[in-house]
Amino acid sequence: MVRRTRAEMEETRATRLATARRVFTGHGYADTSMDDLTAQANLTRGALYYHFGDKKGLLAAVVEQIDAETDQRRQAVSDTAEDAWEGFRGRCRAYLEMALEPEIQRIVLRDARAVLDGTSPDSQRHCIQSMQRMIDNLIRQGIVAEADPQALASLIHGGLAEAAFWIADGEDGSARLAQAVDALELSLRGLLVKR
Amino acid sequence: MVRRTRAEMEETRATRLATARRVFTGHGYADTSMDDLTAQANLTRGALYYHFGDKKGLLAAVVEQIDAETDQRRQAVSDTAEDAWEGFRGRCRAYLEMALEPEIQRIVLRDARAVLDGTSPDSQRHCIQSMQRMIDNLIRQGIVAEADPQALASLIHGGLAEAAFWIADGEDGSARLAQAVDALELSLRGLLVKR
DNA sequence: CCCTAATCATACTCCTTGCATGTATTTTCG
DNA sequence: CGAAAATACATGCAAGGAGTATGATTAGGG
Repeated sequence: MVRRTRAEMEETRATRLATARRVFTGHGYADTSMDDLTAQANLTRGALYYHFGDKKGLLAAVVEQIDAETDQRRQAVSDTAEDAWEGFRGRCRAYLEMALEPEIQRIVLRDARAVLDGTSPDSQRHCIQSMQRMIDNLIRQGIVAEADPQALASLIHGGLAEAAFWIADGEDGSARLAQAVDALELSLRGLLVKR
Repeated sequence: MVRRTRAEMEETRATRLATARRVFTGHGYADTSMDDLTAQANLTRGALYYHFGDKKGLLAAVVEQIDAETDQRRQAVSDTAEDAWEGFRGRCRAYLEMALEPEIQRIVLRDARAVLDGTSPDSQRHCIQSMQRMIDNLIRQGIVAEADPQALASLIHGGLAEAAFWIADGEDGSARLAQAVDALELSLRGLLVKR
């Protein structure tokens, strides 16, 4: 195998991450061996263990990348909203739609949850924290009723994730998506302060 | 090793299930080898594969047993309620409290979700169905607003599971449990028809 | 009393992970 | 600029785990 130049070396980690993302998404974490990954790319296990430590480290790196991307996309959604409450609702809907992507379902919501118990500092904690901050603001503005922001964020985040699985499990995805959004609206309206 | 009598043979499967439950709860599915299980009980891998087919089959059997038990316990809770809505709320709270048990968190909510993708017919689908039936009744009685019962059940079930993880993650469990129940009440009241 | 099927034990095979070691390239520095 | 150190891989090896094949033992029926 030919040696790589310096520029290629720096690309190696990114390339490998992308490959792992693709293969993990297709085959799942458990059914993907390190040799499978080396076959898909053209590097060997040595590079893998050098860059990521172990198999879990590789998964953690993939999850972190996905998490950063999706959080950025969600941020863009809530930034364009009229007011804070609409931004929050939009963000919830955006999360629901993103959670339909196989990459997120399989890697983040299924495999990472089982493999990266408490080892990952953020995993999906990062996106729960974003949601928690939004809720905290809404409460301080008197829009949402008094409650613990973390508890609310966990509750909502978990609901959205499970709903996404339900949507993906059916044949008619768009119909289920609409139904899930309706259900979401119902439970969200309970958060508002009574007037 | 001494041969077992007929009566003991019939107990073998149940005994083995209980052992697997204990070891899976303590070490997790992935970190438990078949040899670990044979060491804990006093049967060998031959018996294991004879009764359960493979490792996933063993997990599926454990999950099914836990699921049946917990669903029965939840049924008892909602049966003693005054009206349908209180029964539903009580059942949600009961689920939240049960989801705190390590057995359920580790085996049902974490490992089974990753390992038994769509292979298990029920897994936690069974308890979502129970919840879905309750919601369906509440909607027909005009107590809960019109929505797809499955979507609502998925949303709520997922939220409760995630909230349980959040509670278990903290030190002061009872405080977090109270906060989670408050958050739950908020989102549940949104389901009621406006008067 | 023998025969068959059920129930378990044991001995393998194959695969995977992680590590240890080797090698080439790059960087650092006197 | 040249050597030493660090970096970025490649490769071979050992330990362990899953699943299977096959053998042994017993229950139960005819």
